[in-house]
Amino acid sequence: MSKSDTVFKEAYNQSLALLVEGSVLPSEAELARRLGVSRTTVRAILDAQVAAGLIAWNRRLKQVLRAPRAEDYFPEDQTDAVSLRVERAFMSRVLSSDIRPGSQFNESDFARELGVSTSAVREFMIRFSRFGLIEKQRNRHWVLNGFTEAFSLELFEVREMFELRSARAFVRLPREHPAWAALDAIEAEHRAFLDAPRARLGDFPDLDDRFHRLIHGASSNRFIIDFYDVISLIFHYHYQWSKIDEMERNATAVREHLDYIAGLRSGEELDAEFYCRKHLATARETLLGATRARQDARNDGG
Amino acid sequence: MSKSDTVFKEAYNQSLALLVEGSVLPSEAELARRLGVSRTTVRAILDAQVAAGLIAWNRRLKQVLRAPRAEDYFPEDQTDAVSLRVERAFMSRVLSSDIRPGSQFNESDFARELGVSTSAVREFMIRFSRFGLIEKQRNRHWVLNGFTEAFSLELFEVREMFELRSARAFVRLPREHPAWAALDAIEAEHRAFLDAPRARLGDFPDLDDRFHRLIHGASSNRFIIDFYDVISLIFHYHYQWSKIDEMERNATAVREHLDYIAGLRSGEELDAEFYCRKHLATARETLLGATRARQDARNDGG
DNA sequence: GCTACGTCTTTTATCGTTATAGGACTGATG
DNA sequence: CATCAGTCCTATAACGATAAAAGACGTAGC
Repeated sequence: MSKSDTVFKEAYNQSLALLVEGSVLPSEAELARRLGVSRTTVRAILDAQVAAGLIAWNRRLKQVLRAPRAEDYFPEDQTDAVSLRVERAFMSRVLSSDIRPGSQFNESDFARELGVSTSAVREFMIRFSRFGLIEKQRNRHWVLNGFTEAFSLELFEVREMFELRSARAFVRLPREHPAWAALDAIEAEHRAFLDAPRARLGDFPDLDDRFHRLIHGASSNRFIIDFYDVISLIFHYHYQWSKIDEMERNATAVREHLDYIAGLRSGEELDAEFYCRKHLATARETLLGATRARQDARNDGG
Repeated sequence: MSKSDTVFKEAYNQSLALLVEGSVLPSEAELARRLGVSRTTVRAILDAQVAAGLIAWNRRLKQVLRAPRAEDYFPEDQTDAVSLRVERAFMSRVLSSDIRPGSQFNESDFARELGVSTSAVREFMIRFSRFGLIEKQRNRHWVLNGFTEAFSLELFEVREMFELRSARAFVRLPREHPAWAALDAIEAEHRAFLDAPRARLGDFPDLDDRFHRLIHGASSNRFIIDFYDVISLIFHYHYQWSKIDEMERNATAVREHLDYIAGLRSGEELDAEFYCRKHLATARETLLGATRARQDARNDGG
């Protein structure tokens, strides 16, 4: 095979939402803009929709014939890029309990298991190596360092340095800076969580991510901002597989964020710093607790 | 082509130094250890040396027949891995004056120019993206951010944070920690530079690199240590192409390092911090000066 | 005359293949 | 009997090929 058509499939699924029976579709360029793909891909989608009997397409006129049904959608697992599949599989392996630090990793086995090419795995490994969980020995294999307690501590050491500096920079931003408006919006979203039913708290990680990214953005430093990608990825996968106390954890975070936001608003760097530290300390303890639990499970199991 | 035999060629050249006429060579395993390659590669080298009439090889006996001549060596440019060639070419392009921030970069053109495959370029770009000089837009091209003043400032902001923390950690290391002995050795090397002829100062960058790596090591934080790779690479190429005032710059650095080392030795974190800051400030000004000079050159030229 | 479409070219993502390097096992030999 | 070499297998580095997606350009239609 060659390049996968996941962009096409993903955009196709998205485009189905636009099909209201009896209406007509906008221009190709407009569709391209809305779907975030090129005109070439839009044309491929339109062709496919014609073939599926969803629309009639004659030059400028794109007439919707019928509303899409469930079977018109491509299955979700076909809409993910190969790189994303590799990432998921790799993370689930690294963060699962059955990996010992220092164990070596075989590119071609992994590729075969996943049904992707060695290059796909290889490129992922290169990209991923900056996350500090794997290391390469030249002309030898990759070594998995393990998602250990040491890793979490090192990660948080840098995170704290970066986020404190960003928080201080945030406080100093002029009031007319758009970040303040963004903070207002994010605060409102937090307040909505306060009264929301517990189940909705499951959506919190996304907000959490946006909140911390907003703060890191104030540093105006690409290295600081990029580093948040590492944290974000680790947390994303980590919490996906460790759901214990998820709701309490999120509820606590909402409250801590609100204090943190108040600190930023106060205009006092020390206040912001205080609540920032407090929140990060909680986050670190949570991660460490989970790391230890996983380690114990491994020691018991092995 | 497939995998390049640069490891073989490099090790072959190195192995020629072991050929003293009339002597016999050690075992394959021993040679492998000394050359830092596998036994397979050693055997390939021995085969080649037999073919070149350099040695006679019969089972355990490897008799040296003649001393190697200049033409027995592989040309140096053939001993570099493809990845290294890509790196060099790319850096010389990015750090040269004719690149404007925001300009886009074409993988296949570059590959063709260099005579390497697109994958080689691609993998380099992925690896290099963490350095903050390039960015990828999914399914689109790479964008060169340019080695601008902003880049230098952001780099130094993080460098200062990391190195100050490492220096403080260094001061707190117990006296029996091997890092102190390493510091002694490095200090001695610095003192040797003090009285050395100016020409020898050209060798200073290597010592500089080892000195700062030693300090960063005290942080015991993989993210801090890894970040020094970014700095190291940038400086390596930057100073390779900007030789203005090189000797003064190095002489100043030697003196600042000696103060810095004294600060670390004093046991006072504040002293270490003071001289660390001072040295980093000088380094930043030097880099910024060069960045501005390059920018001016571009503005005049364009 | 501006916008939208038809067509073509360029570029990227991904694949499968191959030569080189690493490494394990085992019998030979001093 | 420990070390060394013969043999073979595996893994990685690098390549070239190919289909998907992006993008450029000219022309047709409102």
